[in-house]
Amino acid sequence: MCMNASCGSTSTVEWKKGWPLRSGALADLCFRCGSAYETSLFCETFHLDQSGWRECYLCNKRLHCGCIASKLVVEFMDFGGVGCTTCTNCHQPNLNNRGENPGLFSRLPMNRQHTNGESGMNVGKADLFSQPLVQGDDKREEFMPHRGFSNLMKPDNATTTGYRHDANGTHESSPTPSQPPSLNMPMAALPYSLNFATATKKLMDAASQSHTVQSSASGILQTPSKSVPGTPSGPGTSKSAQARIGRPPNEGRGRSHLLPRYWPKYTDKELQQISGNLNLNIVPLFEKTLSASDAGRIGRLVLPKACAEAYFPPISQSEGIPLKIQDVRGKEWTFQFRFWPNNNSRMYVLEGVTPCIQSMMLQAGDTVTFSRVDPGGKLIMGFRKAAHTGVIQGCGLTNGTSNEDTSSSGVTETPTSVNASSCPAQTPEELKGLPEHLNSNHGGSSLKKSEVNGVKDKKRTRTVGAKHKRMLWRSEEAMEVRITWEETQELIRPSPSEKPTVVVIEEHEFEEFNEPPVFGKRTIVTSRPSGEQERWGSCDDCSKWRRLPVDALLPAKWTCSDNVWDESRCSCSAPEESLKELENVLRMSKEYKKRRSGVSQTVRTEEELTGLDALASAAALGDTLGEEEEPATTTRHPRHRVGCSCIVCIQPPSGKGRHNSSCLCTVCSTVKRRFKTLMMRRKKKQLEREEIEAAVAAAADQENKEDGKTGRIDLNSDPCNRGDVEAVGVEEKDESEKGEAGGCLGVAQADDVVGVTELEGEGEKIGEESKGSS
DNA sequence: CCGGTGCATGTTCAG
DNA sequence: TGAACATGCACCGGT
Repeated sequence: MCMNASCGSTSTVEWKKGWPLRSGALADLCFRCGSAYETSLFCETFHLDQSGWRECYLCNKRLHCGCIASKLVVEFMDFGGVGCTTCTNCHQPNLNNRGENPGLFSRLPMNRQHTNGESGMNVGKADLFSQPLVQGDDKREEFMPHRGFSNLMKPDNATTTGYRHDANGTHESSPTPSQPPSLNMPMAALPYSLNFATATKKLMDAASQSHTVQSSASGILQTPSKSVPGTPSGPGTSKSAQARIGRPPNEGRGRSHLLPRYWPKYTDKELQQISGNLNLNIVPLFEKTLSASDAGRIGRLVLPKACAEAYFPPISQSEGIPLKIQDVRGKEWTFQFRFWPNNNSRMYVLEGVTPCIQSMMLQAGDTVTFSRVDPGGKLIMGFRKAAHTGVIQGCGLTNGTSNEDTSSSGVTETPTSVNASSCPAQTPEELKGLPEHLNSNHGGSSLKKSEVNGVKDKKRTRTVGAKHKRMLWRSEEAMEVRITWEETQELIRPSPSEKPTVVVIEEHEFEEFNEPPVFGKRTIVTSRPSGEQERWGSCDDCSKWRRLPVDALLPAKWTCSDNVWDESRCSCSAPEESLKELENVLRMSKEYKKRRSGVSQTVRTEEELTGLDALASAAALGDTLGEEEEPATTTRHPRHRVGCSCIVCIQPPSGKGRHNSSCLCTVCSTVKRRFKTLMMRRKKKQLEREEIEAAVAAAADQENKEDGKTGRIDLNSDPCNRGDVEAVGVEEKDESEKGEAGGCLGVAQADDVVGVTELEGEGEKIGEESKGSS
């Protein structure tokens, strides 16, 4: 009997042997419906050899099968699974080599389920049962493992398998091809889907009949974590609920042949939610980390060949077919699924993915996941941001029918979190992670970095270094941006009209805002000779600088009238305080900007140190603020006076005599201790700022007016300058975090205008201490 | 001139 | 070593 239920032919006359296999054998082909049945269809990848050997077309290993006696599909269907074993080479199921009485054995699907101890591994192959061979222009086409789609690629194809599902999820075969099965509805949108669904149902049916291993076919599909207990420890295998586990997909020809990097990865917790919350069965298929090309404007997503052939409809023409895929928000996208000839092979791509990628706010390094909904076979495209926090992005469930995500879906996540990049309620940790995904490191995954990124570090360095068109960044660049982001958090304020909604996720409170954040006002931190720190802010109206508490956070719009800390200067009419120290800092920032322009990345740090020296000299000599004046070279700290003998200023020029990283002298010990204290203090201040933010949010609705009214050096108006200064601060910070590194002394030389001057203050204080101690 | 398309090429990695 | 894949780039058509 032709296993194509739409055909149902039982006549052997209608079976022809004529489909040439690579091995030279011929496949059985139904004359009526064109469905072909070859041994490989039931033994996954093993082709019938005339001598009784089967050749795995994946690994070309030849294994003898004792079940080849029958030339009729039905016999393979019923008995072909005799003691299926697994190919020791490629782990594809194989028939054993004993000619045992086939009647004693259960049906194929169940046997296949235990072929390698992974029940899930062997489910869902029934789509193979109704496969008219598609003779494409590509010789490889005859071995295309997914050709079973072909009859379903044509909605009006008479060979469309008709299976009807009742409310219980059971099915019955449609006796005639003319009887349109109900599942043709989804097929109209996804012509190929029925094949999956049908295949699945067939397997389910087979499984239920065999009443063995699997008690529930739905369980096979629904809960990979449960149905795949024996999943080999692929990358990231862990019992931890937080571990992102790569599991070989349950279905698809050659799916276990897929590289682990394409295995859908999800945590046990996600799986639990998937299985527990969804009514539909989600079958994770595969995932792919987006490359720069994938995420680029060109709009072409390169699909892993094996995945494309295993899970997507077969295509014989290069132009391919339109493929409808629903995203996790329920929106359906139509991509062109096609391929290009490539080195006697094919390169599969999804074209037109740019809008989808953009809507998901994905970038290179993020991961897109492909899943399938059963029944129905609808393809679902999800994604996972590459944030180091491992947060699954885009799992927002949008409607009742599509609240399925891909491998990573089902995880409860509020929609706002999708817009992490613009959500002010994000914790600093989350926000830190955002830029890091540019660095493409999946947190929570134990995958090796190269697998996670899809790009080797070595390659990344090379490509980015040599060709700046690549979007992948070197780690140092990413680090720079990451820290800049951290510092940026100090400027972010909630929208003044916004009141946060506090949600608790895993015992952590998160504030959610509907409105995007606004940027707060920049301030600078200075230190008095006594070591006391103070913050300065500029009035938006009169541009006068006002002394503020060191932990003050100003809204974007801030005027003297908002100066609640100093009643004597809460009006623009109040005189300005001394700016002598402040000017030094500002001047230093300007010098940095000048020096950094045009400086190559590789020598940047060194040159900046030189710049610091020059600035220090200028400051020490008490020269003017003339911009074009070239200061003399010294290592003295710019804000220190002539004759200052602090730890910074006593350093000899050009780094000579600088303490090394292992130095344990009193000065260095003090610096180290101070630095630790500083870090703790900054964390504390961060918390305090958040509180203050709420207090000042109401006043932050006005735009931050550009400074410069008075011609004074502007800290707020030039983002480029700001970036420069920030970058300097980053590097300085990085330098200091390297330890003790090199510098325990260098940390005090420069700082960001936003808060990093604390380090500078530290340097001063330390210097004073050292002075005192010496 | 610009953007899209199709293919070529270089690199990486698994077998 | 060959397959897979990331991306460059030449070509072509539209504006």
